[in-house]
Amino acid sequence: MAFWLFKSEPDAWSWNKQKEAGAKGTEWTGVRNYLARNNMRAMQIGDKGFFYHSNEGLEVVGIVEVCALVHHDSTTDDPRWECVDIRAVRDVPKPVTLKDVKANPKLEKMALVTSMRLSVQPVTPEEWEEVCRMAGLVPAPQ
DNA sequence: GCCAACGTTGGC
DNA sequence: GCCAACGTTGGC
Repeated sequence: MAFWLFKSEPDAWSWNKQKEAGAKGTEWTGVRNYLARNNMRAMQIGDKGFFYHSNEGLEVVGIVEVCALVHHDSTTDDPRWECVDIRAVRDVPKPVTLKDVKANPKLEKMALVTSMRLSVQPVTPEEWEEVCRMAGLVPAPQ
């Protein structure tokens, strides 16, 4: 079981839309970055992730779960690009802002801080615990 | 809207 | 294979 963080601009694809997609989930399309794609290749069914709003909000707003292994991204003909499917699991009681993350010394190595532009990021179990705690989710979903 | 960071492209 | 130019991302 591994943990991840998925970034989305709410204008393009918001947490509300993700929730409306329901238990079936949706393809996480549009990733055109090798590192982000490789992260998706490493995902297993049931892996959990944070859903993060970039540009507007700048906060972790929900918990998602990987519900389909990596497959070709249907929004492009380019065979290099792949995606997983994710589904919304739940809202977080208290969104965790980028500011909160940056202010927490335990999270100074988090990819959200160190690899600002990476849209699909790995999250360590320690970071997962800490962000869940800050979000009012205790115990952290596994 | 600006601009820094950084990933990608393409000429050599 | 290097590296400059360019485009995109995303915080502010």
